[in-house]
Amino acid sequence: MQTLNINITIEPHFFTKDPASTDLGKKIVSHSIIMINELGFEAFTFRKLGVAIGSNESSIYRYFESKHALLVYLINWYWSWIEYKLVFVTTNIPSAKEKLNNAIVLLTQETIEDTNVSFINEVLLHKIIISESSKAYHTCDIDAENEKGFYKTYKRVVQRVSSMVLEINPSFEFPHMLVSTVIEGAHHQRYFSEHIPALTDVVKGKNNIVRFYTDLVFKSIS
Amino acid sequence: MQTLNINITIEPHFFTKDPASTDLGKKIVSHSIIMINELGFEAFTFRKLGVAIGSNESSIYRYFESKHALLVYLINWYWSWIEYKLVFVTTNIPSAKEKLNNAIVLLTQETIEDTNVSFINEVLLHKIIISESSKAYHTCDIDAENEKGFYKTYKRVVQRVSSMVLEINPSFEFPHMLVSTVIEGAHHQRYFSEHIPALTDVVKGKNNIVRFYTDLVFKSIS
DNA sequence: CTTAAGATGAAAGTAATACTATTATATTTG
DNA sequence: CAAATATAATAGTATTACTTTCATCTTAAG
Repeated sequence: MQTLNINITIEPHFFTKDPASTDLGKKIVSHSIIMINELGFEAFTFRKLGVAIGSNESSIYRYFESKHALLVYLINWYWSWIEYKLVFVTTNIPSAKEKLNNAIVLLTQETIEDTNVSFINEVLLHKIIISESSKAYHTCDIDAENEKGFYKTYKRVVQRVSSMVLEINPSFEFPHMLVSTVIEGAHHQRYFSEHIPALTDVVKGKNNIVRFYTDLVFKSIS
Repeated sequence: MQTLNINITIEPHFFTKDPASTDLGKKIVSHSIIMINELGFEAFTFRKLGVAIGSNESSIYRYFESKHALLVYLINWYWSWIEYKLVFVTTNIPSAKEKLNNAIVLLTQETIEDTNVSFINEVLLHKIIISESSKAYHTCDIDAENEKGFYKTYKRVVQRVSSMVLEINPSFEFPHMLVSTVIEGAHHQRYFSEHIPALTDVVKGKNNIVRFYTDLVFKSIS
């Protein structure tokens, strides 16, 4: 996907100090993405990150108050980026069905190309979303965090696509369930296909996940 | 559901010493379920569990080699129990559609009653599956654990229901994806309905999750 | 050019966690 | 009754997720 020279901006309550505003901040974010992919979120620590970028644990804490906060930041960056792409692939499309189709493809496809537009590697970030994002919201603090708007961006994406569903079938009862099932489902299937293939029907080379969810959506709402 | 006086047996590789074989073992399991629900898996520790049951941390380690191992045991117990119920609600049903329908209802409904048949509270266990089970398989050890058969019981349930799908439509391409999407999706929707309701269309009193997934399945495979 | 504010780094410290190891004491079984 | 086994008590280890303090380096304003 060709992109304009845009920036994803993240609201201030997702960080202590804006990582996009300094070199160190960008290094923290970009290297955290690499390291979380390598080690998994549990084994990833700010100390290790500090060593990797030649900086200090305490400096990292000036940008993010915790490991968890960094993960929430990454998730929000991801959903802001998806929202941008979602708007991009759905504006000026006159057919409601084509619009929804484009949206579902966007939400279920693999990310294969890093746009190089930002300090963030989108391919690796997508992998983190698949493997680690459930750890962000399966916390005992979920209710407080949801109140603070931690999952607003994700909710907005679901809302946008739900509206497209209702455009096609205004009497469909469960648009949000359908969309969140597709999003979470696609992530699960990608994870399973790599680690517990017996739970999927993924075949290398074929775009089965996209096909499966596209069919599922259009059959469900018809 | 009325149950016979059956026992769920768990294979030896899921524990160091069989908790079902002693009073202490049963106490460990039953109280761990209560405590994981109260505290969440992260804040739950063997030390706290020891205090709660008037026993000692080191004794608990003789039954389970780690917190993670205990969670895996609980997940397997859950899926063995579901498999038992699945066989129960699908045998001697001549209609393939009714059989699949019964299976989907079983997989997506709320657990409201503790059978008291075992030392395990199934209502609380179901809540743990919903909130914590993803933590068991989103680990860097997933591949090794999958090889050791840690997720066999879950896979067997998916396989059984997939076969029912194929009975109805033998040319359906994605039975495993469909079934695992439904199972994981229903768990997510229950979690979201309590914590991030904007991602769902759950209405109290109405059985929307069951209805949504039942419709989804039958429309997808038709 | 100087100085003060702010950003970063180095180092040490804390409380908790996930275990392990050792030894003592019950309890069961032969 | 003795031996084997299960459990308890205690202490210890390495690591983690942070916090605190203080030194240094950079920068931008006067």
